[in-house]
Amino acid sequence: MNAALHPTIALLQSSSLTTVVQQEIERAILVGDYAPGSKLNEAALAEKMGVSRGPVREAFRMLDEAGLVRTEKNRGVFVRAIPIDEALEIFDLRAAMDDWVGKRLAVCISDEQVKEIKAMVAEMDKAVKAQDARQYHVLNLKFHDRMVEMVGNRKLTDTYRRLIKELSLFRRQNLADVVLMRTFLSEHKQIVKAIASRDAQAAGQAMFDHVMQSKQRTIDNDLRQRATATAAAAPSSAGSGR
Amino acid sequence: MNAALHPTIALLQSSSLTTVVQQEIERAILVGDYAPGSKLNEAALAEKMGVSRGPVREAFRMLDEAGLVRTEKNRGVFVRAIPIDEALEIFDLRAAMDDWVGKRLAVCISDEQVKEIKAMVAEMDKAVKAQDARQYHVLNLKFHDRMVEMVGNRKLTDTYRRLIKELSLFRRQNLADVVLMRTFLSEHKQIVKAIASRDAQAAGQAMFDHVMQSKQRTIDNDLRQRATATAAAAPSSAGSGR
DNA sequence: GTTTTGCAGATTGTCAACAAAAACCTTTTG
DNA sequence: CAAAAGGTTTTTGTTGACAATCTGCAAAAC
Repeated sequence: MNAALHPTIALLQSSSLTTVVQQEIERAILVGDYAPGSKLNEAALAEKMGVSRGPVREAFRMLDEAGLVRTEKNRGVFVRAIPIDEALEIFDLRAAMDDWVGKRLAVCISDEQVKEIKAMVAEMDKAVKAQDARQYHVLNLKFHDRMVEMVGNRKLTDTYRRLIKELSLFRRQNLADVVLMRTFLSEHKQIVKAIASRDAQAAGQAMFDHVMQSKQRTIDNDLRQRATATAAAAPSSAGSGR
Repeated sequence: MNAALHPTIALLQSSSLTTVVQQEIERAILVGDYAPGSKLNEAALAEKMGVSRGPVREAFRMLDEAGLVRTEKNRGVFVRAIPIDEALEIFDLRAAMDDWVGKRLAVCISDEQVKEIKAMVAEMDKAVKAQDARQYHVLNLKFHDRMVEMVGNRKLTDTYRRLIKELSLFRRQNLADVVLMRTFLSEHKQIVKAIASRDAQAAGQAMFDHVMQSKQRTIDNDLRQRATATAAAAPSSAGSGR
């Protein structure tokens, strides 16, 4: 019946104004066009996208349920700002999930797929050597996402991605310095090695530790930023008192 | 500023028509008033609840994102029917999460809380002895939910509950017979024992195994039902051929 | 000078009406 | 009798309008 339907047709059938508005706003949020905490104006967005307020409101409800915005009655919707403690919770949960991912992959990954993730690590290696932090970051996200995907559990993949999206709303990524990138890269290699050698216990442990390491870095970074912030707010001595 | 605000005011401030409608429909779905696969009519629901279609549509978008309904463009929204393979995926993911829950609880649970879950197991014991499957089922859900809650990770709790809700849309609960209830009860006792003795490894394993056991029961049950269904559809011999 | 009060503008919550698509029923045709 | 064609009805998608609420500012009161 629906044999090889034209891509545009498939698109038209699935997408309503609401869904395209939802996707567009989500993209804009994730890419940082709307900063966490900022307010989203219904009428303005509607006009900008050339639709009425109805679809925009429906999109808001979806984004709210997805955890990307928060709605205050009679006040509007705001891009969610993930507080540090919630971010840390996400790291813990992610660690537990990745532990399982490692164990599963060690058992069920194909040789082909091992090659694939090895190639990804090699690419990250290149990025580190080129000191291209942005590129490294993209590859890193892809690396973890792909491994989760390889487990072949859609619910896991959905849940994982939901968490990653929320985490991206946490204070803009502490762009790793070269030393840290090197550390993580070696951890990645260890993960792949454990998986390739079919050692479930080691693979789970390696992935768990890796996430916990990221969590720790986030904590350190937050403390540092918090310190400089308070220092700027209340210069103790000989400060550059504006 | 917001000192001891009147409960009615707090209610009015938080709940819009949309949220009320959303909660009501969700409740009705989870309680089984709307069977999986059945269609939800916008206008009918709106009239039934005394609101216009707008809030109902917004509620639909939320429920869609939550995975409780599915929307087909220009055709309407339907209560989601979880297929067996998706249910099994949820079991696997839940097992991985509960593994972590066990490990965490073994480390951080308070003596008070140990008492609490022991009391819950005792209640389930009573329900089994009274052969009250319905009551057992409710207590069982509460038992697991409470343990997840005790970990103190809101993201974990949210994610867990989301999965449980979806799972409840899977073919109506194979109400356990007494033999199975006994089996599960003893597993519950083992879980509590492992947690109380602060053995993280054992607690995680016990919870993991317990969920996997549930998964296996679901598989068995499905095979059985599927067999009787095909037998009814195509009576092999001396069937009550209408 | 500070606080309170009242008003104007902007924004959200809700609704009812219109347009488009799908479902249904009747009739016709092979 | 089955299947197709056509028109009618129902249902969804979208819009614009109205009411309720909030926000900010200016004038008045203390």
